Amino acid sequence: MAETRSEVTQAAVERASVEGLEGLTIGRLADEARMRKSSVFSLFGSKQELQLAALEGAVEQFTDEVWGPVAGERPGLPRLLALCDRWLAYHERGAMPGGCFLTTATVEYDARPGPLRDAVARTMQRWFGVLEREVATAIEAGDLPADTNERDVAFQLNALAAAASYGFQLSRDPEVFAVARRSMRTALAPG
Amino acid sequence: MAETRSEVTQAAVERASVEGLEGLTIGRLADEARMRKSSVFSLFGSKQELQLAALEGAVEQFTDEVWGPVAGERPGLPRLLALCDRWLAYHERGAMPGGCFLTTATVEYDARPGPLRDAVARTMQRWFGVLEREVATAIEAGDLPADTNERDVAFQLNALAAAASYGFQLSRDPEVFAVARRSMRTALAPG
DNA sequence: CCTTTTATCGGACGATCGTACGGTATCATG
DNA sequence: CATGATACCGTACGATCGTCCGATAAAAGG
Repeated sequence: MAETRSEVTQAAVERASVEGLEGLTIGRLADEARMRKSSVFSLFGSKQELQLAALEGAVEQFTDEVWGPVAGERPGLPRLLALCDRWLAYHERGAMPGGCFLTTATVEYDARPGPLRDAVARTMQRWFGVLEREVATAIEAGDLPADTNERDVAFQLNALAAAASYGFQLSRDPEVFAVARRSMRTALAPG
Repeated sequence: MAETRSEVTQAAVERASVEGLEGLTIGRLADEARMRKSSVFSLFGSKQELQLAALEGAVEQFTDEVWGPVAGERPGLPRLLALCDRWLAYHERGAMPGGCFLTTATVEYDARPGPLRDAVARTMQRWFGVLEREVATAIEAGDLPADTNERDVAFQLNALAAAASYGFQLSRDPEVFAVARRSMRTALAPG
């Protein structure tokens, strides 16, 4: 069951990146997995649990594919730049068929109270924490000016990556990633 | 009928900013307008027409409240800065209960083919055109360096405004607007 | 070999959705 | 006053949704 559940969860992640977590339906997910609606339902107990599992799965995948490969870089600006590149490449190669999962979930639930919104908010806050710490490390390493505002830079990087994702999804113009990459470099320009 | 239709459309705009255009339902909209489902339906003919009307209404409102008041400013950086301020203020004062309508619609339909996606893409493209022209005007006025990339700057401004909107919706921390405003100033820093 | 557990299935439920269509009340016009 | 248009209502339809529950078959454990 654990295996089946994680397979269905993975399918849910991909679908949700396209149609949103609210757009998920247990029936269509069951069709895709060649199972019955009642079987998929019993794997999660409720639609909300399925949505939460999808969110968790998406974060796990993102962490593995973006953070994992750059963790070995030299702490400071090199690691931060590698992270940004990996981040954009993740979206550029279409790892998520509908674009950035977390952005989709954020925009979907930012004004809708409930467990989903809370989970998304916690995830987002954690991610901003990672970015800010990464910027702080670059400052300590002397790679960025001492008066760099960590929060501002983290906000900018996240805004640019998200915009690259939905901008590409909408226009299908790969050039937006070049625009985003240049913009990130500018935001991280020392001086 | 035209009056009734525009009232319902306005209500649809606000609801859609919270629950998305796909989350709109004719029945709940009818309750809100103290009408019957069939009446609201007959005003639009289909749900899709309702969604398209909501998109059009949102754009109209945004144009009136953001672009209108700054059109009189001196063309160049002053007008562009005024536009950015008005833009952020629009979201900061909660003109849209669920945050930026166009961002919500973009993220919702960017990976879903159909008339809605096409309409959103056209709207977004038009908006980017406005921003790029505005940047170009500032360059011509000598307010920005001649080698400024209009597309990059327009992309950055839009990314920052959108991120400010959903960041605020999610965290309810007004500070994000200050962060966004500083970030916009940085993106427009001459030199 | 029998029993218990476990995963999946089949079918049903009430609710809500978009859509359709004929009826009704209001009101301007001749 | 009669007539026609107009705006809204009442009701119904088929589809799909999340959820629940009992059956079933396979696997596991004694």
